[in-house]
Order: sequence, then C-alpha cells, then structure tokens
Amino acid sequence: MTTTEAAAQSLSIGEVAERTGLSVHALRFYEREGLLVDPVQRTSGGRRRYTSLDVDWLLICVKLRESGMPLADLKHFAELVRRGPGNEEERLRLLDAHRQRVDARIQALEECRSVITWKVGVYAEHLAGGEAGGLWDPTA
Amino acid sequence: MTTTEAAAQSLSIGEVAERTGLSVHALRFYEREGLLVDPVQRTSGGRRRYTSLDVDWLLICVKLRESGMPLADLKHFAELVRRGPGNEEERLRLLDAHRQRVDARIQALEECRSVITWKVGVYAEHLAGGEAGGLWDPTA
DNA sequence: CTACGATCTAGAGTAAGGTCTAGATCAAGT
DNA sequence: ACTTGATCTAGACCTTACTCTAGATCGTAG
Repeated sequence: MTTTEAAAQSLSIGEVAERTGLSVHALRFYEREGLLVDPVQRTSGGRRRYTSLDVDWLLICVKLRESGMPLADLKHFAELVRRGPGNEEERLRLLDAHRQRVDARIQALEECRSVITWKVGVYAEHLAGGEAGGLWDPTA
Repeated sequence: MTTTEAAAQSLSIGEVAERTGLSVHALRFYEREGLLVDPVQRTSGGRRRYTSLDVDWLLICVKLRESGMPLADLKHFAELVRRGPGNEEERLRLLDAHRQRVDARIQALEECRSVITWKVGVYAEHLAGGEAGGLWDPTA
C-alpha cells in the first residue's frame, strides 16, 4: 500500500474530482455554495478528506445538474437533507417536480430532433440528385 | 382591415416576437449577430419588416437553439445558406452532427431520469410507512 | 533537508446568451 | 396638433456556473 490507511476511508479532493468528473475548482465552489450536506472533513494540515457518503452525494448532484437542475435547487435539496428527517415530503416534491421538467425536456428534444431529421432529409435528398432551386428557402 | 395592405405581407418586430417566442430584444440581437440569412427589410421610417421567409428561418433557429445548438453554429449555418447553393453537403454535415448531439443528450437525460425516479421511489416508499433511519444517506 | 506536486484561500475573470436602459423617432387614433 | 404605444440605436448590464490566478502551505519521495 503506497497510501496511508486513512486513504482507504477518505479521499483527497483530486481523487474525488476523478471519481465524480467535477473539477477540483468546482468541488471547492460547490462547498462554498452550500451544496454539500455536511462540511467536508479536514486533515490537521487543512486538506479536505471526503468520505464515500460525500462522494455518493456528489454523484447524485452530478446527475441532477446534468439533467438541468439549477444550483439553487440543488442547494435547497441539500438544505432539506441537512435538516434531517421530517421533511421527506418536501424532498419528494422537489425531486418529482424536477423529474417532470426532465420529462418535458426530453419531449421537447424529441420534437426538435424530428424537425432536424426532416431538414437533414431535405438536404440528403437534394444531394442524392435533386435539383430544386430555392434550397436556401428555409421551408425547403 | 385595420392594418395596411403591406401588413398582409410583412410583420413588425413585435408580431414576429409573438409568432416565434423570441423577445424583440432577442430578435435585434440575433440580427446583429448575423444569424439571419439576409438583412431584414425596413420601412421608410426605419422599422423592420419581416417576410414570412424570415419567420420560417427564425422558427428553425428556435428549434435548433432549443435543442442546444450554440449561436456560433447557428451563425455558421446562416452563413452557408447566405452563400447560396453549392455547399449543401456542409449544411448536411452541420445538421447531422447536431442531430447526433441531440440524440446523445436525450440518452443522457433518460439516464438521469432513471436515477431521479429511483430516488423519488425511495422517498415515496419511506413516506408510505417506512422507518429507515439513515434516510439522509444519499444511497438510501 | 530539499524538491515538487497537490492543496489551500480569496477574489478576479470568463463565456454564453441574452436583457435592459436612455433618449429619440415613428405611426396611428382622436 | 397631441398623445400613446411601438420601435429605433448604442451600449451597459445581468445571470449562471464555473474557471483561473496569486501567493502561501502541506506532505511525501529521495
């Protein structure tokens, strides 16, 4: 083992960055913004040590962000969790509302996709031997 | 008819804003940024008059933007169209690359959705009579 | 002990995509 | 003519979400 025993239990900011895909800058930023459930532990020297619970929470954050949840909502969610049991209903509402937004977004993207596909088809057809003059015309 | 005959053929910026969902500010901004295929016509008094082709193009812009195409790409696309026939292959590549990005985005969102759904399920179950103490635990 | 890379803090800077303001002008109803 | 609302330009400003910098410190390999 090249690392200390503690390393088996906790990770440095760089290791967490690797595992979550967030930059070390982003990790510090998230912490400042109050997006973490509890304060990250520190070594005697002041370096952050993340537990695997911290990492799990961050991985959820990543998914929520990736699906478009604003940092403000994520912060709200973190606050609810930080307050402990008793507000599960509100957490549920928050997540469920977000899920609905994700659904709507997927639907919208699928509509866009079909418009784009149609447009792609127009050009493909043209290139496959078409002749239509007014191709610049957005409707063609 | 309360409007002049010309109104049947062209629209004011406000009318275009209504039809496209873009703000009048955004319409002027898009024009400045070179996102339109050709310069918008003006009345003798300097007001913009949009043709239905302008509107059609804007509606496509809206779909491309809505699906996440950056303004820079949209500008590139507008330039290709502005140059006229002869570059259809490049237009096709641009659109098709974008479509692939949209597909990837939809996939990613669907993955996020399932993570969120699982998390929602955890809370719903808990509220429906659960007891698990460590609910704050991100994995629970 | 010395290097050297990783981390630390505070705070400035960046990129994208608009949004808003001020002050002037236009156009239409009365 | 007068009022009112829409539009005009140029340019400043805004929000979100980071990203980067400077200058200091930590910690580990040699």
